[in-house]
Amino acid sequence: MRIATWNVNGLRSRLDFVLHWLRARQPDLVGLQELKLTPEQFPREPIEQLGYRIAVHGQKGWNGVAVLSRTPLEVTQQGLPGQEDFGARLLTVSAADLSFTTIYCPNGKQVSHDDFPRKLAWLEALAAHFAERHSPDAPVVLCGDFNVVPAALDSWNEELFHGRIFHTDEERARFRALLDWGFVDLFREKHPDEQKFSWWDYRGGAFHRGQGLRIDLLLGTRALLPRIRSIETDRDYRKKKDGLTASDHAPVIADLE
DNA sequence: ATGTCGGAATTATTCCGA
Repeated sequence: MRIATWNVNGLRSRLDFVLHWLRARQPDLVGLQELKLTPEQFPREPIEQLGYRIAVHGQKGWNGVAVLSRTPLEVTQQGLPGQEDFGARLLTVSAADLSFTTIYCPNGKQVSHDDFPRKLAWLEALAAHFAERHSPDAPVVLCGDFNVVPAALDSWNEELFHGRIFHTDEERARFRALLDWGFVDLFREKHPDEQKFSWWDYRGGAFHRGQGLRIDLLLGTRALLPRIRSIETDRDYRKKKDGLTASDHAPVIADLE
């Protein structure tokens, strides 16, 4: 079973690129973020034609998350309780034998911006939600764009950015609370020392300069660990494909038994 | 170059968010 997460940066603009990737990689269960569309605007037909069921939590213009599944899925949560005024950013489904949640964590903009404490509160609400509604002993996946660099190794320039947005002790403490609850950062578990990024700024040739961050993550409960065969960043899909523009994020893919 | 994108608001240009 192949699961994946991907911030597509606008599904209407990215549709052909996403279809290209679905055909090439054949994932079974995918969390998508930053759709930038309403559920009514979701391009259901071309995705259903590839064999996917679709669950969407969207809004006009910004944010928005979806799950695509090759097996039947049931929506169990739409929106992070108490945090909906921050946008459509969380969707949970049951599919196969998993509870599968995808999130688009608020960016926070800058440490001095009002959005920063709101981002911390959002992450706290996320951990509280899992503590209340999920069990760390069950097979649970939490994936998406966390907008947090978990550790120094996950940034192209920790020295420069430490203490700045995505790189603060406050964000990392909230992220660690998810691990303390029972999630494992699956990529880091499998690759303890590898520096692999999932996001590169569109500006300044950041991708080709290797100036990226690892902020797109697949977390899983310990019950899933024995089933992880491999997990990789799909860096090839951060490049143009047949003249189509890529998202600024690469997909992250894991193969489970 | 604060360098690029996607989308909204408004009508091809400017803004906002990332």
